[in-house]
Amino acid sequence: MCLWAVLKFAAMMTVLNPSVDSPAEAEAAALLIRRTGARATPARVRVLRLLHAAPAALTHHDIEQGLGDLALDRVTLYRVLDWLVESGLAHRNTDAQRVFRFSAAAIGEHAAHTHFRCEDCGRVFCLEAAPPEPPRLPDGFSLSRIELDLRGRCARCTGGNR
Amino acid sequence: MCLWAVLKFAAMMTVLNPSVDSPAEAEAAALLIRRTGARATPARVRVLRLLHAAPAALTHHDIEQGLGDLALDRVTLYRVLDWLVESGLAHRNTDAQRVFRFSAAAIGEHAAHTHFRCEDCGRVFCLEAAPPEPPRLPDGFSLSRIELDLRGRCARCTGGNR
DNA sequence: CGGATAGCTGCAACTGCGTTGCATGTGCTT
DNA sequence: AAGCACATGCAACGCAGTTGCAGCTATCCG
Ligand SMILES: [Mn+2]
Ligand SMILES: [Mn+2]
Ligand SMILES: [Zn+2]
Ligand SMILES: [Zn+2]
Repeated sequence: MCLWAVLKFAAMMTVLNPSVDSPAEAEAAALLIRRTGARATPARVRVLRLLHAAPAALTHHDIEQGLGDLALDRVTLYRVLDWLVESGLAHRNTDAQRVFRFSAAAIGEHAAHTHFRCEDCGRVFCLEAAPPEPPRLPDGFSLSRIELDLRGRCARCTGGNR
Repeated sequence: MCLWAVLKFAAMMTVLNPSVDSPAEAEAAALLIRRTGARATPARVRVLRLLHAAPAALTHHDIEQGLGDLALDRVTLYRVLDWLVESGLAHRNTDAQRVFRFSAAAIGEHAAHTHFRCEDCGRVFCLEAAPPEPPRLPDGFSLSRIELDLRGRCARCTGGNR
């Protein structure tokens, strides 16, 4: 377990630790879920809260670790994540090691987006940056989303700081 | 095998068909390979030529089909592709179905790039479009490549044409 | 409230893409 | 032509993600 994983794990446990837990946030997540017409099950609430608290896109494995004692069945977690993506509450993308990474959708969702993708650890960061101009497409192509994808090494992987 | 696969397959077979084959192109590919200091084996030459001829990024499976009679061992093809990527002659990216897709590197390689990614079939198309402005990054992040990533449906998947 | 039910969850088996280990073959140098 | 490092083929494996099905439960209704 690398340093980053330890820190991330600690952060997640803080989020889900009952002694630090805020029922208000849990209820907010439950509301977002019920608004879609589906059941607000503990599994969905926990995972959605974890995604909201995460500083970067997480893998299935990350989330499994982060849930700790509140662990779900492996397949259930996959299905919860699938449902979150289908319902628009989360995004899924694939990292360089061909593993899915999940992140909470912003509340006022945007069609254009800027991400930084670390070529070393594979993490994805959402950046607040102006969406670029949509260019002209070949005939027959329809555009649904425009994304500026920056690649390089993240702060932790550069090793320069902490 | 969908319509697109049939057409692509036909295109590839044309490229590799001895009766239409140009030895000059084969020798050019061999030169590119030898220039890296490695051996110009038939496997590498064939695969590199196929990638050069392809209109979009191909999967391992696509290439296996495209090679037809000149088929390689499954693992050998993976290793050839790995080598092409390491040596800078090809690029690898991962599609939405978490499958690797390979494309030949442009001769005068570029740091900024624009791709269109079909959310239906997962194919990737290289577009000639102006690179966007590099935005400001958080502290400690180093940028190695900037990529404008357009998503939607390709012409064939829209079904509108042909 | 308590019971019924559609919809979740858990478990086990499975798939497909990619990897590793090792024996055999071959492009390139001399 | 010979030798060797490098490349290939084959078999077994690993891991992320999927599917089928039986049992559980959040929500709806009376
Ligand atoms: Mn984002
Ligand atoms: Mn490209
Ligand atoms: Zn990193
Ligand atoms: Zn398509």
